[in-house]
Amino acid sequence: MSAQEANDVLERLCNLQRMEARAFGLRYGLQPVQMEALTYLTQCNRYSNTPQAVAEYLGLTKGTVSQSLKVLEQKGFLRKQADNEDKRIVRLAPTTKGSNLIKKALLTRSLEPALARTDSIKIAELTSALRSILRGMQQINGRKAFGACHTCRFNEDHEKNGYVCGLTREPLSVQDIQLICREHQYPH
Amino acid sequence: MSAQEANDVLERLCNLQRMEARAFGLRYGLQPVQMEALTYLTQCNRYSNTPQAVAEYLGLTKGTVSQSLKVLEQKGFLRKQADNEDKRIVRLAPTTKGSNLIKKALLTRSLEPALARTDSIKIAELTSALRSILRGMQQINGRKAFGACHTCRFNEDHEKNGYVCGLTREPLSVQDIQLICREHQYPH
DNA sequence: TCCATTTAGTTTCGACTCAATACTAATTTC
DNA sequence: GAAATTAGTATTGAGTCGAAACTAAATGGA
Repeated sequence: MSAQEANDVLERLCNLQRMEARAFGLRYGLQPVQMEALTYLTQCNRYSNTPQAVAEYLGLTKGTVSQSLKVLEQKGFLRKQADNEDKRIVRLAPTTKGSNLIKKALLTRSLEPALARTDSIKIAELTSALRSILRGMQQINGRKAFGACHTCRFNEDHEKNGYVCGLTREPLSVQDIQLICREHQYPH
Repeated sequence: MSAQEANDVLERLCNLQRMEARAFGLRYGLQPVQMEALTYLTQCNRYSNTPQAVAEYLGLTKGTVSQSLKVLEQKGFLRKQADNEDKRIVRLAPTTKGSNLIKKALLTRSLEPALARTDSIKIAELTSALRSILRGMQQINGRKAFGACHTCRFNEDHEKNGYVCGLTREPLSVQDIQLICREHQYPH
């Protein structure tokens, strides 16, 4: 069992995912990149819902992303709102229409049901292996990991007092720590 | 450990892969889709090296793929050759320049080194979990898996007489069964 | 046998993505 | 308080993509 083998299967899985996402988006008049941006926005936390963060997550320039977001807004999938503290910053929030679309897309994709029929021990192994690979990739290429807070080295578990982000010192709820954060870093 | 969790990590990993592939390709004047096509062509077997197969693998229309292949040929990364038996069919073979580029790309990507530093037991678990998920996805969405012959239900192990493809009845070498085939189906 | 159908591939066209560049406006720095 | 930085937008040109129309070779009946 070689690394090449794992690489190939992973590659193929990614391709299938992309094909399905494309096909689904087309049915609703959305381009693949727009689906990806909207998916991200339904899963990211309140530090990470800006055009800049979307651009970093997708690995595209902010100019490019700006256009995709404009389309999503025009079609009623998300709302833009100026930040109260820093007026340069635009906050992006999916509308009900937008988040419903993504929910449906995730259910329609075959990855979800395929995972559902895999036993949970295997999924646990899989997730842990993938996470360690992701950590490795992050170290090697220096890019951000965009993980959820509960796997982040800055996240502090204050037991019955809840969670706190070590970067912003803000308290985080149980729901919060499941969301994707642009400041995410895996523990060393 | 939820399926959602595994889904997210997988999603992120795919995104990182794509970002790196894009960045690498750009340095050599190739578009992401061209890199993907060329990668496929260095890894597929002799039943699967046609424009149609590339289109199926990438989930694009043959017209679209035809253009990408034209560019790859013009830039000297692959050669086209008419099939001897069926003159409609075009056989695609990466040139030395082409396969060297892909070799370099795979090494440059961070997935490869990240896999290298993961212990082999974990990789074995990972591969087996991914494969079972892929099998599930294949059943659900009906798309082709494009796996390597040695994981295919048509592949027959004739022990010291080598391998035989149950579809074409052709003998296959040890190298052959590592390649990606468009007819691939996982065992039930 | 021969004509219709199917299959593999190409070409063309219009809608769209994307990076690069230049731009505005708000914030930070010193 | 001016210069530099940061967040975001607009424009442009190269390139992708799907749809549709096309060519050419193979297949399949009657």
